[in-house]
Amino acid sequence: MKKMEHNECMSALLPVRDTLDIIGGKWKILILISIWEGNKHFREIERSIPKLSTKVLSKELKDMEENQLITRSVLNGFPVRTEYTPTEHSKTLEKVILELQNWGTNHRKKIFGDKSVTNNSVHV
Amino acid sequence: MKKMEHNECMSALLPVRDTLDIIGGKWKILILISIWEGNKHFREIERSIPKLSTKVLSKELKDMEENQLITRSVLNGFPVRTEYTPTEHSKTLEKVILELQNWGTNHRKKIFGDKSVTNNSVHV
DNA sequence: GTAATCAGTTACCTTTTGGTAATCAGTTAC
DNA sequence: GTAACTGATTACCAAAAGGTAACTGATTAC
Repeated sequence: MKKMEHNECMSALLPVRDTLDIIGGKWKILILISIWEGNKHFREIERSIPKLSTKVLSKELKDMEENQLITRSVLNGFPVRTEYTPTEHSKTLEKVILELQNWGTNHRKKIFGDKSVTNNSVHV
Repeated sequence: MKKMEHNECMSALLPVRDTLDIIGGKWKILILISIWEGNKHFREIERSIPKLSTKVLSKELKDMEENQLITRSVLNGFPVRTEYTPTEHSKTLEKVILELQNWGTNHRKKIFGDKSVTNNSVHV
C-alpha cells in the first residue's frame, strides 16, 4: 500500500475532504442508492427514504447534480415530471461506499462483538 | 464487485454511517495521520495541525480513544505528559482513507481537470 | 370550482459542530 | 513568587446542517 506523506499542511488530504463533503451528511448516500436502485422521480425518491423531507431532498439533489453524480431532466407532460438518473461517474463511488461499509462492519465487530474481550480497563 | 441490496431501510448502510461518524468531521483524519506520523503528545499534535484548537483536539482525541483508534497513557514526570499512540485497529483505516483520497483526486480531475491540468488550478 | 398529483420553495426553528478566549492544576527554572 | 511549560476544561458564540409546515404553480379528473 502506498505510504502517506506528510507535507506542510497535508494537502494530500484535500481530496479526502472533497469526497467526504460530497458523500457525507445524513442523506446523500441513501439518495444515491435509491436512484441507483431505479427510483427516478422526485416523489418516488422521497417516498423510498423514510423521514427524508422535500426540502432536504431538493437541496441534496442539487448538490449531487453539481457534482455530476446525477443528471436532471424535465419531461413536459401531464403532471410535470422530472427524471433523475445516475451518471457513469457516480458508479465509481460504489467501491468507496463498499469500503466504508466494510470497515464499519468490522469496526462494529471489534467494538461490540468480541465476547472474549481482553479489554479489562474499558472506561465509561 | 458485490452488489448492493435494498432492504426495508437499507440497513446495510448502518455501518457506512458508523464509519462516516468516526472519520468524518473537519479534524479526525488529520489528527489520526498526525499521530501515525509519530506525534505523540497533546501539544505536539496540536502544533502539527494549524488552526486546530485545544478544545476541539481534546474532544476528538476522546472520541478516537472511545473508538479504539488510539490509546492514551499518562506518564508521570516533570511537566506531566500524555502519550497518544495509534492502535493496530486504526491501521485498518488506511485503506479506507486511501480510497477516499483516490476518489477525490479523480473527481477533481473529472470536474475541473479535463484539460490535462494536473493540479495547478486547484481552488480552495 | 374543488380536489389531487407532481415538483419543488419559503420562512422559521432546533441541533450539531466548530471556534475564541480565559482559566485551572501541576511542575520546573529563575 | 513569577514566569513558562505541560494537558487540559469551561463558558460563551457563530455557523452549518437538518427538520417542520405551509405554500406556489401547473395540470388533470370530477
